Amino acid sequence: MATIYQVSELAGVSLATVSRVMNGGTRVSEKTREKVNKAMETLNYRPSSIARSLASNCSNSVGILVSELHGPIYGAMMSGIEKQLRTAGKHVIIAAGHSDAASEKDGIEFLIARNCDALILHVEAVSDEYLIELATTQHKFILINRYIPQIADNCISLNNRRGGYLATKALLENGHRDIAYISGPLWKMDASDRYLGHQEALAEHGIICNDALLSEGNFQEEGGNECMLALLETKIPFSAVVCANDEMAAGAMQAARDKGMAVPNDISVMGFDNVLLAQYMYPKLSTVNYPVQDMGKMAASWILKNIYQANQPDVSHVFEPELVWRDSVISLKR
Amino acid sequence: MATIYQVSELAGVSLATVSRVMNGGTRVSEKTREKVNKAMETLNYRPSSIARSLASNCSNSVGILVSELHGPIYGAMMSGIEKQLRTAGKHVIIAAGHSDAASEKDGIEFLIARNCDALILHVEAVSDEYLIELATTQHKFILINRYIPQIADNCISLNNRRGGYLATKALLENGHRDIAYISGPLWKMDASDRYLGHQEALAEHGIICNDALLSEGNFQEEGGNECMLALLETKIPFSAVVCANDEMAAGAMQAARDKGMAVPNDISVMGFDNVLLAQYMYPKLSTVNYPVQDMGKMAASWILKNIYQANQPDVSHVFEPELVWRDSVISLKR
DNA sequence: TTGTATGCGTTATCAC
DNA sequence: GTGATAACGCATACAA
Repeated sequence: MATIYQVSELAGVSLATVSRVMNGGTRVSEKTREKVNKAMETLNYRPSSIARSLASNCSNSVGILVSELHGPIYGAMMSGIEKQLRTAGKHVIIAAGHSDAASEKDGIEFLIARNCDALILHVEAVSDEYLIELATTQHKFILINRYIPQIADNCISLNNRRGGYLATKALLENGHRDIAYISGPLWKMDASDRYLGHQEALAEHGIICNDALLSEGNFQEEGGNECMLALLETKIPFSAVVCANDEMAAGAMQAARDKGMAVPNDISVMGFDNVLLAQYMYPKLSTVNYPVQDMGKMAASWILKNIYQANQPDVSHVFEPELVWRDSVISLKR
Repeated sequence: MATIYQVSELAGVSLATVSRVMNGGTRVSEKTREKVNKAMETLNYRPSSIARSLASNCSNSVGILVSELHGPIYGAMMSGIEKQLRTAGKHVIIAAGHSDAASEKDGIEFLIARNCDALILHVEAVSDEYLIELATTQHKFILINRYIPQIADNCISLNNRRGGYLATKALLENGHRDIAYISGPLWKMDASDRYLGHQEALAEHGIICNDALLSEGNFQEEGGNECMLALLETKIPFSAVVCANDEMAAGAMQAARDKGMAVPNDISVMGFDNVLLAQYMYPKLSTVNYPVQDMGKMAASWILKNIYQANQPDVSHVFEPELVWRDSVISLKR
């Protein structure tokens, strides 16, 4: 590997000059610039990003922590982030937090130890206090899908409550009155917010929310399956079920079918997230769109703007969900 | 941020000694070790991985290039890799190649410029020659899902041909004789290998492969949909279709249904990959398992063993697919 | 516009 | 066992 010193030697200039043409800041005469460029060319010179980081105190790397590296939501999110960041020449270091507090802290420590200039965090288990504390240290980070009032500027979140509201409202407007709800783990903010929206829509239509029609799942297919079975077990009639994410909706649909019910004719199913899977399902799943890829891009923009002083458009901190109407919900109105 | 120098000062030893207790190589007296540890503790000292990299000429980072960061296959792959690597204290830098030669080269360059100690590559568009050439440089890398004889040691691949064979054989053994095939882009090695396996199974059963029953898709749902439509258009009867991946199988199933055919009663559908989606589908998709997460782990093991001299089990370079029987295929035998 | 000198926080090679 | 001291490859004040 050629070093900057060898380049300077070949070009017959000082190493400082080589550094200048690389970074393009101060002015260099056209002649020497060409000499240097040619030298870099023939030596196939590649600057060492490590040495550069050490000298400039900037690693040009941002750490990403997601719950899982697989899973459609995280995939879309990382995709949005990477695209944005790489075109800016920053690199992306990833780690998984597994929705576990210890593991999440561990991941954050890991990323910090790697000298990331900034962090993009999708954490669920770690406490608000921990994050507020983290914000007071020198570490810069932005939170995705989480809102903490004290550090609102560091948050990019979805209006989950509104999403839950939209889902249930759509059902209500199509004549459904008895609506079951399969929730994610209620200790997770997004899960409880979505459920709140559901209750809100119900109230708006003068319907008393029946706790027996709530079942708490785990955001996974298997959980949706089990919850649906439990719901059916209660013998309380319901014509529709809204699920707090699409995976659970898939599980719920299967459970219903296993019990001999047809979707959507016997029971309507509403999802949440609008992951790719939703269109693959049969019937195609009606759901609420969670623009997570855009939110990833936005997080990257925030970093570019606030950490690297790049010229970026203003960032929006809260995104609005939208209803996606497909085939898994039937209208009860004639 | 405290530096090693401040630690040495507080502990009353030289900075060389601090370095020794950190790296634990040579012997240090128990007393000074404790002094140093205490000093590190009170200063909340974190060694700079960057300075360490510069001095040791080892960045402890490995670059991963996949076609897309979203997509179930890549998610599972990255997940396997990250898990393995992080427990070894290595970090993972990711980039996307988008199945495009220029973009893939660009990604590789990017990763190399980032001083990765090694690369894990899932590349499709770049030529064998390029990779062979790359192997002759000082850059260490391992290929996933690609086999190049000249650099076989750098390859971890699936026996795609065998997978295609298994898929079609299962259909054959259940009485199907007229079998259509929806392929991935045939310029991709895995796609053509899978098709080869299909032909092999056909030949073994004395069936002449009808080119009119081959339709070349794009490995995406929409492509599967279009291919199925085209196949139906030919009016050539077939009782089953094997698709080169699960996404296309989803598309094919939808197309069949749109034409009023039931799956599997009117037509059987076989997938390939066994992504999570396959179990979510209705009917649940029969498919061929592609153990990509294990292959990711194996790639990580290879790196740990060959680059970092870690103690790792032997790596297997070619993985075998397995048939997964579910509900999308019907037996024609009574 | 260009060159010199110093520092970034470690590891590693010597001595002691 | 421990301590100086020289790399590592580059950025950057400061001079020229």
